Amino acid sequence: MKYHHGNLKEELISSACKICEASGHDHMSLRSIAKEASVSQTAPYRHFKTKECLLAEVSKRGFEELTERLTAATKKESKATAKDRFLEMGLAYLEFGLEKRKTYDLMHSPIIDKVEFPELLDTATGAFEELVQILKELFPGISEDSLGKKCIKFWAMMHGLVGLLDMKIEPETDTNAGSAMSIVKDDFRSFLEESLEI
Amino acid sequence: MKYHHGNLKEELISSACKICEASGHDHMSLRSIAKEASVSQTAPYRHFKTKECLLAEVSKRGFEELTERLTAATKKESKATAKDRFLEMGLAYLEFGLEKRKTYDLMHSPIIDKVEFPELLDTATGAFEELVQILKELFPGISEDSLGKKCIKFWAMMHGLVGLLDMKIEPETDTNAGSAMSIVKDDFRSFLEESLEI
DNA sequence: TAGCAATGTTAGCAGCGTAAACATAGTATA
DNA sequence: TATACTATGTTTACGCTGCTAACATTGCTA
Repeated sequence: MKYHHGNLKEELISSACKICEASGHDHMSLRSIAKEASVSQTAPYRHFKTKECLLAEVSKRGFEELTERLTAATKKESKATAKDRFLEMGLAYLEFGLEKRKTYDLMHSPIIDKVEFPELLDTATGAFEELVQILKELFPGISEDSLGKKCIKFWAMMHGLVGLLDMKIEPETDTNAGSAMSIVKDDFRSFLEESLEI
Repeated sequence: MKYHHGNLKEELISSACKICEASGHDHMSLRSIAKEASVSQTAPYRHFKTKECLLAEVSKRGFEELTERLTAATKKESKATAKDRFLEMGLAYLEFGLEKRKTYDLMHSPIIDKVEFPELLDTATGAFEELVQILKELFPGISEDSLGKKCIKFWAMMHGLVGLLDMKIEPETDTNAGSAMSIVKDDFRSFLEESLEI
């Protein structure tokens, strides 16, 4: 066993990512992360000033994966129309949010103040570059104002949807029509398509 | 000083609500709540099985206030059109989310599993009855499926918007056009109005 | 009035984030 | 090559946390 680990910082981050997705960020202790990396409880302090700094790194990794997924989704078929790519992207966003739900929660948790972590803020913002580009294609000649608004509307809807889908709260319409949420889930593509009309 | 407090449960809840909105639910300890109510550290355990149960109660109060605000907003002018009431409601939702941001966070935090608190789930669901009614008026003869979808879209957008507005992340369009988010904030009414077209 | 259930307190556990002091390893300089 | 310095690890300890167990007081009810 070497005294100096060599790559502890990286290993702590990946341990943290693993524990986060397994147990959620509120069941995540520095000590358990250190243990997972087979290192003393206070060793992380040589690489992260506080626990929050480590969590910020985990969050950043999350936004990086999200970005990759969104980008990959729009590249599936090179000849696809802008609308197709828009739909694929929306689907990919939702999938990420539901698959990596606990990481997604950390990414949007108020316990990490993004203003204190500029790199994290950049990464988070960067995740939406592709969306901006696609919307530009979909609405040629659109003003910057309208573009920004459309982007926020779509983004907010997707973000809100991920939240609602897992929260188990949903509007109560006449019950015999089945759960409104399950309809959205089952027919997400058409849901998304309609949302383009916003 | 009486040994038996008489109304401790209620006082603990309101102390918890106060501390939650002041410091956020992650900076909220049972001990500090007990102290605020001038009672020993373990007294809360006579009224709440775990800390989570107390937090669930705080969350429920939040949904109750939200419901009141949404209802009040739609009753401002009795002769208002359904569209007016829709807009007022949207505005009220956003206002609540931003004014009581930390309580709003708790209400939507994954640390409280709503499935374990059926009353909370009911209260949360109930907050949207008014929205369902208004949408029915706005789209007479709409199918239950479409109604559910519209409701979720609008709700998700509002919920997502509250989240994004406070998260400081927003899409980057051409910078000289000003912040897209501030445009939405400044002109929320027209933003909402457009969203009706979904 | 005796007994019981409800509701309070005190003491104490293990786990947490973090700081301080110390130990060891690798690196730059004399 | 010897020496100092810096980086990176460990040990110990502090105060805070949620929670349990044991005990104290009160109010209700038979």
